[in-house]
Amino acid sequence: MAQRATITQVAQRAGVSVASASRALNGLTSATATVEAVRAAARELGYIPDATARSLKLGRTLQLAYAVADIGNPVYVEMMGAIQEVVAGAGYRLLVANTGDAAGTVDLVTSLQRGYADGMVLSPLRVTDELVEAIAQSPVPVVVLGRMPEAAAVDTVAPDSPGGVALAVAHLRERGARRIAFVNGPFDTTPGRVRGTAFTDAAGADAITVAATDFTAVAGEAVAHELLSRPDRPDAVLAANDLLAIGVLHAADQLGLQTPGDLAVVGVDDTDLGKLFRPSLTSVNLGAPERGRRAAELLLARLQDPGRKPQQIVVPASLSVRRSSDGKGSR
Amino acid sequence: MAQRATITQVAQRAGVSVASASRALNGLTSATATVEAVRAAARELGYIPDATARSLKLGRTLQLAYAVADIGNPVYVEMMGAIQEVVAGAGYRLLVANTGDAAGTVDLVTSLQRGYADGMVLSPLRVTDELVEAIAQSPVPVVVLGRMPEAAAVDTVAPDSPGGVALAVAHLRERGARRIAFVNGPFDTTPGRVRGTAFTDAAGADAITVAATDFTAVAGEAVAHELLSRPDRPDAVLAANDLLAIGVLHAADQLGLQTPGDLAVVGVDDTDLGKLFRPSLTSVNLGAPERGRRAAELLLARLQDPGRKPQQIVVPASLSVRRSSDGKGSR
DNA sequence: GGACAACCTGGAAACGTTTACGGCTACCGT
DNA sequence: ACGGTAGCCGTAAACGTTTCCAGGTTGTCC
Repeated sequence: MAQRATITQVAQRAGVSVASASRALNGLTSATATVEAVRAAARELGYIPDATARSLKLGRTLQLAYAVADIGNPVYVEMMGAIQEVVAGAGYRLLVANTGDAAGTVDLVTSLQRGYADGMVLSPLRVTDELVEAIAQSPVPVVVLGRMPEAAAVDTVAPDSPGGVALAVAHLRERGARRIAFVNGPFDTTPGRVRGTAFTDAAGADAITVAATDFTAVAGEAVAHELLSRPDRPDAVLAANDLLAIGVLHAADQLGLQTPGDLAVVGVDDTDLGKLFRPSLTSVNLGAPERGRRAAELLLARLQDPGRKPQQIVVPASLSVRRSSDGKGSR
Repeated sequence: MAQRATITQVAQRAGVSVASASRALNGLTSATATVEAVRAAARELGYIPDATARSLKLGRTLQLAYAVADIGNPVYVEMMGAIQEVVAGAGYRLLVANTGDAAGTVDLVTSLQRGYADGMVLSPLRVTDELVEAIAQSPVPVVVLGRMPEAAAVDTVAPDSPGGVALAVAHLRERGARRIAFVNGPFDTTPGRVRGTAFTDAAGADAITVAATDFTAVAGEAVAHELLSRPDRPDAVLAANDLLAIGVLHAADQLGLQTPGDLAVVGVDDTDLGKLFRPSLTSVNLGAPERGRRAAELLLARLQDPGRKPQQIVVPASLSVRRSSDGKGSR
């Protein structure tokens, strides 16, 4: 473990003042002779400027934070990859934080006041009044992945869940589905609420909706088992995410139903899991990487111009048609 | 966006010096009256100490870095979750870095000299001499996830890949397999090399090994297609990871082979993907979360006692038996 | 040759925090 | 009453860097 050299040592070795050394290293106006001397000294000593001291002086940390309720959810990871890329390209480091529940999210946002990051991309599971307030009070810009109340003047990037759900319903209808059911996750989460109402809007108020206890395959299988055993069994199911859809496929398989013959299934999120599953899963693509990318870009833009008007971006949805809903779809 | 209060303002408002304010806030010896006054002033102003200034003074950032070649690989994400948990529990923030190729990894380790983190957990794809040297020169401790040359005195946490591979081979033999083949990833990666030799050791030098171009399902399917069309077709396949194994299952399905009847398949990593796939995938569990946890703990231990002897931890492997290799296994 | 500009340099302050040091007060024991 | 001591407190230095400011040198143009 090598000992670190400071700019003072570099200046001493080059025979100049620290001020000149700093200028020379940062490309400010200085004589070519001193630039060379300082460069040489820095190279010999293996000098690398200290990030902390620089941060203190400049008032910026060159760090951005990405806060997410549940790391481990593949969708968030996809976003993280995109964010990391954009952020690193702009010379920032990325801090990852796990917020856990709602209270944790608020704590995390207020802790931004410690000044360890220049901004944050936040993906909250639930939007509470406290959270809106905390974001408004934040000393650094926050970009929210998801929807926020109109009144909160904050940059947001949201998926077009209603549009995506409508696409899925239209697709299923076109394939001849008569009775489409919706397998939702918990209704008290933002995605659960938004996708649930979007489905009712698209499929009509009389369409069946059931809610699983959470967004997992096991929960989806349990609720689908019941759903598919009804006398008025649906001939198509839209699930609120891919994991739930896989659960539905499992249940259908156990009940001896053919997919897509007896039951067409569509998921949401278009994950690798769905692509690799057999039958491959038709899924609504909500553009997770693009959402991450846009959020990061929004954050960078605001850092450059803090006065700019808050922007609400909606990333368009598309439908990836595969076997689970269409016999002719790609495997 | 609120303006941040400094300790100077707090001291002023409380009518004491900054020194006293600092002492009062940090619980050092001071009169109860001043403690109360300072606490009150801090509360009123909403004072939160500045992380950067504190870092500069204390010489520690309270940040740890996790560097990984390819975020997006689920195994690394699993580790990240565990690391994040341990690290946050000890009051550290977690920085995530994407290293990309080998050169990027070395750059990243040397950039630790900027002092933006107090330590690093590194998961390198390839171990080069430059990397070993860079780690030795690092001003802060580095814990490596994976194997390192004996000579490099560095803390490591490695999976017991040989043990796991042996478990899988024994399991397949026990189930009656006569001709076991190995579908490897690229041999010039550390996992590829280790698992490849482990397989040869366990299954005998005459056992067939083929290498896919990378660790993906598509690559696995391509190479398996060829492998399973041979006249001396194997009756069991061990794949170097779950994605490759899924590729093998796809190929088998296309060729009309029954699993596990005609072909038993075993993967490595025991991912959710494998659990959810049908037939569910038997897989070698290399304990990714535990490896992450142990690595983080090792890093924390070294931060507490920099003089301690470098430790090489090997996390034991186990086998999760499922349908793809055993008709009676859990679905 | 002198005035002035252009260029470069070093001293010093500043960012916000912690902490070593010395001085003050008050109290205790003799 | 007085020396000693314990407990608090404020001053100032320090962490490593950037940057303002003033001073000095050199060169140029009239």
